Amino acid sequence: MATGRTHRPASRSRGIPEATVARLPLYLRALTALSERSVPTVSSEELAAAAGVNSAKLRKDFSYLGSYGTRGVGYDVEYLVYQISRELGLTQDWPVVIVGIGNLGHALANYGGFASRGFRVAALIDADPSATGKITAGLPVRHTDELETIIRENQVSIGVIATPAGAAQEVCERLVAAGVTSILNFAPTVLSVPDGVDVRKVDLSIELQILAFHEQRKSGEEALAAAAEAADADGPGTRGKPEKSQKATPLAAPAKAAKAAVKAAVARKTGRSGPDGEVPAVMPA
Amino acid sequence: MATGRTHRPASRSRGIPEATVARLPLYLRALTALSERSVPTVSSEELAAAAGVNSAKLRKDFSYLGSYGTRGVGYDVEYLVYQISRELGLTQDWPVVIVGIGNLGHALANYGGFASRGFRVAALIDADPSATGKITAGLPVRHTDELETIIRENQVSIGVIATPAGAAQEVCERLVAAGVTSILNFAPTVLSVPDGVDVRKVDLSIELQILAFHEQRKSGEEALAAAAEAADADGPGTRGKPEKSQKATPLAAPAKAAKAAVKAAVARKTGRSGPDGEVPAVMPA
DNA sequence: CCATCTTTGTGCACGCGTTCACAAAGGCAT
DNA sequence: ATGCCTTTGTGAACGCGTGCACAAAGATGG
Repeated sequence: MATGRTHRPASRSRGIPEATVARLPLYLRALTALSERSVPTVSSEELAAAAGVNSAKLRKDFSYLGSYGTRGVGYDVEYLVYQISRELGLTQDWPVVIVGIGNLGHALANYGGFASRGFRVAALIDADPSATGKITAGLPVRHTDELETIIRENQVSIGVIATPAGAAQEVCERLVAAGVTSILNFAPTVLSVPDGVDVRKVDLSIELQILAFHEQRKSGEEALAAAAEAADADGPGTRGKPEKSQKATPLAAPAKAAKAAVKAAVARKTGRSGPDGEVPAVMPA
Repeated sequence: MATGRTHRPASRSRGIPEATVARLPLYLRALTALSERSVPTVSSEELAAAAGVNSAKLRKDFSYLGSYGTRGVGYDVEYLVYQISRELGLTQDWPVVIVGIGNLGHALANYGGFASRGFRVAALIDADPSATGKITAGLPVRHTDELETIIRENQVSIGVIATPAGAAQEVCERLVAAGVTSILNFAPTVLSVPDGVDVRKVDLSIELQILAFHEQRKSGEEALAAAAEAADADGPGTRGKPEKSQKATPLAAPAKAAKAAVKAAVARKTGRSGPDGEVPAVMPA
């Protein structure tokens, strides 16, 4: 799962919890696989295993959709595929545009999973004039100038942003102004949008950082803690949360000094981390 | 945030909530941007706005890390960058391997955001012999046979899987067997891993489906509901949840018939949805 | 040194999501 | 038909995450 989410204010639409909606595609994929193997029915236990979730959770999720399923037997695969598809809105065709045909945009344009789920790439759009006209994934790359026209003519309501971060907000605004109300953002920026517009964000860099966090935990923190100890005056074990007991003791001054010391040390080796804020996750710098 | 997550059992590591960990990279990015503009300090309000979150949430998140920040002033940007980096484990270098150099793998290999965050691509690996040796993003593509050697020699503990779904589980097992304990999975499959191994999943298709769900809600469900009404015997308004009052009335038979009818209708138009289970999210079919 | 003003850090309450555990429901065999 | 066995659907309890609101802390100006 791509990660961070910047979607709607956590309100549930028509009784279906957001968390459940996020899992429906998972179930749908597992069911599709079963369908291809011509499996007629499946129990909550089996399907849950295939989708990688708890069976109780799965049953509760389905209960929000209605009472599909037969006690003592399980769920009819084809029937469930249809119901979930309908609930997700995949029974209709969704034209989408991809803006920013760099390395990632190129990969997205070639992604085969679109069509099979009711998504259709209406157009590829890029700001670079030299890229315009190039056939990519069977479609000519159009110039940004045509953005509004393309959106309106194709009734596009879903846009994918794969531009550098610097261009993302502007592209976003133009998309919204032209009528797009759902945006999938690959640029490493926080997009601000008016109410009524959904934004979901995918950021590889964030996923990797979360993995690194857990990895650090697993590989024993000792070595690193020891190394950091020299610079960090807080001491290694105390860091969890400042002791409640350090009331108003004259600890303020030393703590301040420690911060300053670390700051200085940090300043010395700053310059390593280049600006990565300008390229979307999964694009060459 | 992209989505579905299949990570650890929701237990918090050493007191830092998982939700907080997931936001730290967000703060870090915002802080890095401020740092580049040489902004010395920032208030929780400003930083929260830049990161796209609530200021109370941000302060609470930081409180798990310790008492950095000065009341009446705000947070020292450089100092906070260092603290968060350290907490996330980004002060050390993480060698990663990318397995599956298709369209997506190629894009990932060229991603510039790796190095700036302490990640280093140790090797690119692909199963296709004809791809082996090709220089991609400055690195030669190695054959899958060398996987174990590469992992061990480079002490790789983080692996990225960008292969077709069919190969993902096997690759995963080989990675784990060779010593990898964190996996970022782009293949549309549920990976089963032993305890102690973290898996995070990024799936574009799922993100789009979630957007489609909300989009369907926004664009009024009426038309679609009316269309489905013909086939769905439940009736349009009743679907929220089966009425409690339909106790043991002879409604079972009609309901069953309705399901069968829909099933037949579904069967008729099945064949549209191609198998998408074989390619990772963001790869050409 | 004191008053004032800003901003942090957090106690508390609320709501969503998860999980357990079980009664109800249906199939199937006798 | 009747009883047994399997599996669903859900009521209820619990725990995590979020947001409010405020007291404590510190800076700043007089």
